[in-house]
Amino acid sequence: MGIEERKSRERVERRSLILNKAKELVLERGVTSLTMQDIAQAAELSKATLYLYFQSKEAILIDIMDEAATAFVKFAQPRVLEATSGLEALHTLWASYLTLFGESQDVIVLTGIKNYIDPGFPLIVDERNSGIYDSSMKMVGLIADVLHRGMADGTLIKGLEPEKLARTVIMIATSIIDTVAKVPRPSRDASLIRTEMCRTFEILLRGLAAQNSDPGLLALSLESIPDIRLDAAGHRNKP
Amino acid sequence: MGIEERKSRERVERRSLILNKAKELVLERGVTSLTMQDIAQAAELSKATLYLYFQSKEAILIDIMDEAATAFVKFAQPRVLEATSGLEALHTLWASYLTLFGESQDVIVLTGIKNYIDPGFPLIVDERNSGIYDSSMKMVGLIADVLHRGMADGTLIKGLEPEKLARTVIMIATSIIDTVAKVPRPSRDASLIRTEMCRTFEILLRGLAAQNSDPGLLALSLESIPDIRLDAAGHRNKP
Amino acid sequence: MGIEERKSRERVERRSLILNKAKELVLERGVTSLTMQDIAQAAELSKATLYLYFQSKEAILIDIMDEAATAFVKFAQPRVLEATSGLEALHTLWASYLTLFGESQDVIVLTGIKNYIDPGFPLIVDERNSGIYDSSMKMVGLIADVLHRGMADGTLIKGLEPEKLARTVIMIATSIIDTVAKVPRPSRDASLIRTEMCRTFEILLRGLAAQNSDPGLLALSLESIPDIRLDAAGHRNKP
Amino acid sequence: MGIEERKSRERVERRSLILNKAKELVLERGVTSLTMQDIAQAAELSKATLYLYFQSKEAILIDIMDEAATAFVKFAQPRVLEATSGLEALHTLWASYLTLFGESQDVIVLTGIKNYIDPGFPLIVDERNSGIYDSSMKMVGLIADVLHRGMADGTLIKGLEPEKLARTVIMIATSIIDTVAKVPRPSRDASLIRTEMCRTFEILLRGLAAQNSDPGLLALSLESIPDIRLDAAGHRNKP
DNA sequence: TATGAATGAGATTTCATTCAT
DNA sequence: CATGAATGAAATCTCATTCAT
Repeated sequence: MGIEERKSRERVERRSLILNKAKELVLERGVTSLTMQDIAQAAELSKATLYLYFQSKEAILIDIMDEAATAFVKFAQPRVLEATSGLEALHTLWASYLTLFGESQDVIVLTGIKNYIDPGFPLIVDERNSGIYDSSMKMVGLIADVLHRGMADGTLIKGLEPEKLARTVIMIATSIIDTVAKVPRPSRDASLIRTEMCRTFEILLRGLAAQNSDPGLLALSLESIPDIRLDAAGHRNKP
Repeated sequence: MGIEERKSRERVERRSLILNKAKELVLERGVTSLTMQDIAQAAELSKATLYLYFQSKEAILIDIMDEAATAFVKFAQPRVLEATSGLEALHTLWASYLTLFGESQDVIVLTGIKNYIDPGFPLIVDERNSGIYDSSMKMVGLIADVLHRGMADGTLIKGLEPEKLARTVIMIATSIIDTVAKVPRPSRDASLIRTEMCRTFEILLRGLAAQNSDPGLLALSLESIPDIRLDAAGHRNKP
Repeated sequence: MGIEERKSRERVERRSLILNKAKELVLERGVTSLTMQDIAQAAELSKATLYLYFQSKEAILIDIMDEAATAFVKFAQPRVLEATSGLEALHTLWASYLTLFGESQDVIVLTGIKNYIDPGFPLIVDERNSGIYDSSMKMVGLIADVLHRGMADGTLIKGLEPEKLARTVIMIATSIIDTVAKVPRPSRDASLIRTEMCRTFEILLRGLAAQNSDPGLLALSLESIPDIRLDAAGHRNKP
Repeated sequence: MGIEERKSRERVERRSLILNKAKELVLERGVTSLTMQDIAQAAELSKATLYLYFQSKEAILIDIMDEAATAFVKFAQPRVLEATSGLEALHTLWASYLTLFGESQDVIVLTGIKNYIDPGFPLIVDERNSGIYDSSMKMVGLIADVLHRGMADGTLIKGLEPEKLARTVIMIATSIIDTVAKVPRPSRDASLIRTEMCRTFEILLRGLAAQNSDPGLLALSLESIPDIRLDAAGHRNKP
């Protein structure tokens, strides 16, 4: 029993190791230049071993994406639920995004990979990939809920279908990430990205808020995001 | 006499043929899966012939991009200048985009290729690629002008640097295109895309407009765009 | 235990196999017409496999060259040191060359490839290739030493800089090899080449010897070289 | 009549033009990087036109070689005949070579191309190329004559077959040229080459001269070679 | 005669994936 | 379970040569 348990635990750890190393590589050098060779090297495993844990390169990417999406939903959902209005919920959502980005940059991976694997998402869903979207769809749901709530309580604009609008919003929100994720890390500037995210999210807030909303809810303060330096692996280095 | 003229014309036509076939392929299957082999096959030429007309694959892509960007600026600029306010100018800009998309879908290619060639643009500019941006930068300028004007006449929000905001706006605007351009699917649903564009552009308009703006300028009517079906090649098929 | 040893040995053997097949091909058909395709075919491997063992085609060539040069120096150096005069040392040097050629023909490859990789050597050294010359420079040094010694003990002509003269001598000596190495002919006539080498080396000996030298040291006897027939691969076939 | 004459003259001129431009290119960038494209461009003709005047690229190279060889023989033969001994004749031969090199560098082309076209010459004659050697063989003959004469009058070493030795001598003499011809001109240094030629030819003289020869005939003075600067085309620029 | 245009054949290199041990 | 080794398929680009006009 104990033996099997250990084996199973080791198996999970290996999987994690591979996933993490792959994630680091994506962050460092971009999705397009990720190779199985690189992942194997980083994980100090052989290429063949990767195939014991994942069916294909794509499977690895999907898993990374899934993990990041799940983490985001887990992080944002409770915070969003505490909000007292739809607009505030949306505000909280973006703030969560920014916080999470400040902590791990995983959200970059999230979008970058998504666009690599199924570029049409969230607009068009490639049916061959159905089943992939478990976690991504949770994000769509999360945002759709927020929009629905705001439309109901009058803090967000009305007249649009929440589900579809949510997809649009995700697309816009991720556009910056997408742009950034494709650039290898050396050229990236974390503070530039944060500033850009704020700009984008504020446009979204204003674009979705009802007339005469509380101006405080239309702005995102950069201070809410920890000003950390990240090492090559995306791990945070306390100053 | 006429003979040289004909030859020159044929040469231009062949160039065009290649460019168009390549464009079709990008629209059909996405930029990343575009190969010289495919282009050659589509144009019914040999691979070697392609190199008679273009120095490299990248040169083909840049040419397509350049052509599309130039066409857009040429189309939009005069319309934008006729607008009586910054907000109206912005409205006109998006309407132009939608109209042009309805006609040729070239704007899709525009963005898709840009992201392939220099993924960080417009946020981060890779200096090695300077000279590629002639036409792209004209777009940035066009939008920056519009924003500047709106900030001056009070129809758009103030307090942001027009040039930087312009880049953000382009990024957002192109994200949807990009999302679509990378879909390797023979028959894209043009009307879906148009609807999506409207949604996105309206969020942008509201997000950038000053308080209490004319609601008519915050909406984009789909009717202004010809409801055509496009075949795989992006050619319009009258119903 | 023994298993890793075997694997490591097999790896070395494969490397050797590739190197040898490549060498055979150079001998058979000349350097310029050597392709990775050919090497792969000859070694009964796929092209991709070659890249597991060598970084590039050039790397293969350099390795062959290096091996041959090292082997020559290792073979000739102790013999040359035993000589009792500079002239005798030079005589011994050429005799070594002829003996080694009789055994493996590797010296042919040596020169042919060198000329392919850095054609100006030894007269002009392309600085971009520094690091390639480790072994080649050892040959220059070996000959320069011999010349220096002969000038000192009065058995060779004086008044020339040993280092420069050594380069000239190498150039001349290798010209014959080079001439032969580039012949794409399955069955070269080994005895023709040996005769030619003798002729050339004797001219060199006389051209460099001081007046009134021992005539015995000015002639190279062909008998010192085993009269073997070589098959296409340069392997010796005892008659 | 006059018309046909003109046409024939023009044809000859075109041929010359092509040959000269090709020669310039070989001198500038080396034999191996010579392409039909380049020749056509330099001659301001189309590639197809080249094929009206020459059957193949090889034919062009052979013609260049032939021209250079013929010029050399024409230049050297009368001078050599004036010599009063075999050794003096050999001395004159090398002096002629150096002079001609000083004037046109054509001799570089001569050897460089030869090695490209039939690398085995003069040692081994590829029978498929028979008929190519008209002029090259004249060179062999010229040198064989000189050697024969020197053996007869006792000024050169005896006991070797003049014809075979002539081939060896040509090979040695051209070795430097060969080495140099493969390096693109920018890296070439004319004075370096001249010095190197002198060194090589003096070794040859000493190597072939009989014992106790006139020391004056064993040295070549550099001063006999005009110290000219050559432009890219190899034409001489009087200082 | 001259040529613009076209091309077949081939070269090097990369990478996800499989298989024998 | 782990892996070293192998590979097929593909991608970009080059060049001597031919052909229709």
